[in-house]
Amino acid sequence: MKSEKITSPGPPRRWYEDACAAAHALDLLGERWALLVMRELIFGPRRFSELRASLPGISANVLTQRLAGLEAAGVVARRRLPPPASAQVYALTEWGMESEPIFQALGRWAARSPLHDPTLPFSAASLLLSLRTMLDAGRAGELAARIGFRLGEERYLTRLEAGQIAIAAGPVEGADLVLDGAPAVIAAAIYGGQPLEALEAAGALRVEGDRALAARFLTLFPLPPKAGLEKG
Amino acid sequence: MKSEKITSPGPPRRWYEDACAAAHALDLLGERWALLVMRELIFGPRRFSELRASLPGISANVLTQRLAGLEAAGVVARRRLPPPASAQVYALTEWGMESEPIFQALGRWAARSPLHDPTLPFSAASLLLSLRTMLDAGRAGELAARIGFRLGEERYLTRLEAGQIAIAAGPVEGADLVLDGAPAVIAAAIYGGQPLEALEAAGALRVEGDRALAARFLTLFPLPPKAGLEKG
DNA sequence: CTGTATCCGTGTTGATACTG
DNA sequence: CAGTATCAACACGGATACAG
Repeated sequence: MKSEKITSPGPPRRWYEDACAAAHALDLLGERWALLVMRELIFGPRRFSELRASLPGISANVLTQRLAGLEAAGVVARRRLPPPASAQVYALTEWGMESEPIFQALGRWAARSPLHDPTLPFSAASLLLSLRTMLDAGRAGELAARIGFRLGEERYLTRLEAGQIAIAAGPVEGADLVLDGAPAVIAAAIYGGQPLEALEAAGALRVEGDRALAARFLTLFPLPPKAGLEKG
Repeated sequence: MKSEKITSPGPPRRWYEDACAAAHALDLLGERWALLVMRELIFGPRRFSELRASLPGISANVLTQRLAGLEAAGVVARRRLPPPASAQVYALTEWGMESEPIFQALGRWAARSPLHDPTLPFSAASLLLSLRTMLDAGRAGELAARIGFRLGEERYLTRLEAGQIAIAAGPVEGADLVLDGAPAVIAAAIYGGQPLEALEAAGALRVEGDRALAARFLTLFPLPPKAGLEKG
């Protein structure tokens, strides 16, 4: 008789057979799109369609698979919203939230890449995450401020204090400064050296509140030098 | 006529169309095996066959592809050894070396995984990397020591000082303490709480030099608590 | 011996269309 | 809106054959 094809009882997915914890992290999060899905969840729960919209190029079935995989890994939890809105949302678990240093390490490293193209689409979560990643605590010094962001439909209130940035989704009321524009535009001001005035004149950005604070804020996020190519 | 299949002039690989630096890092390093190849190079150049041996499961053609991709990304450089040994080695570039925080973030995060299996094969690089990742600077205090490792054929001399560990491949002469055994055995002592005496009695480990230092050293690498499962 | 190229079976990914 | 079904293209991993 022919030998039956055994759907191996162990790992249905492909695992690295490696005790290294970093390799295990890649077992859990290393599939294509998985980390980007997590990135979009890091400032709060999101609906399926919101995730799809902020991840240009992901297809519905892959997003379904990734969410299921991340849920099985204990990284994402599915929540049903209270009765009024009967929609479902996906949220990071507490442990999932602790993945933020992974994004910071990846982002800090890739900021030196000669191939990095900052003109591609830029999600709100990416921008906020990049602020926390690239903030130069030395330059921030003792500066303390509440800075709000209006990014499309999304609202975030950030608190800069003691060289750190706390970020919360929600209304920007009471902020000392509010920046209103597409994530890519705000990134152009912070990382691309585009003058605020030019962006405002072009109608791409609105600055409300303390303009001196805005000018100072933009200087707090220096980029590292690009890596040079090395001879073989 | 039929439309020709265009092998796109740019990168034939799949990119995330995303300006986020972390996403770009995944463009460069996110393919299967890529980060594990880099991990094996982080303490020094390696030959093709050495890489293959320390990466159980990788196939020759995939390793070739990854090395080529990492070279194109500017992360790995190919070097030809001086005449006597006419072999080729692969080494991380300076920028490639700066990826270590990525491994630390991944490893620190995955150490909390309930699914992590520490009994799988464990490479020398993984062990050394884990020491730098998990060292508790507070517990190390002002302890300073030179600790050598004999891991199969490989030799490493580490210097513990000021709550940090420097690691260099090379002879262990002059170390205050030398641990000689398979990486998995040393990991069992450090992370698994296996008593040194038992491992020595079993012939799996040799301890040379300052035994009191050995006992103290083993306590410097506490593991975080496992993440609990969260209700949906 | 070291490293690369090619073929092939299989599983994963991604685009479109479709259903509850 | 939230996914599932289907299918084509590609990536992975194993074997083998080839080049220096």
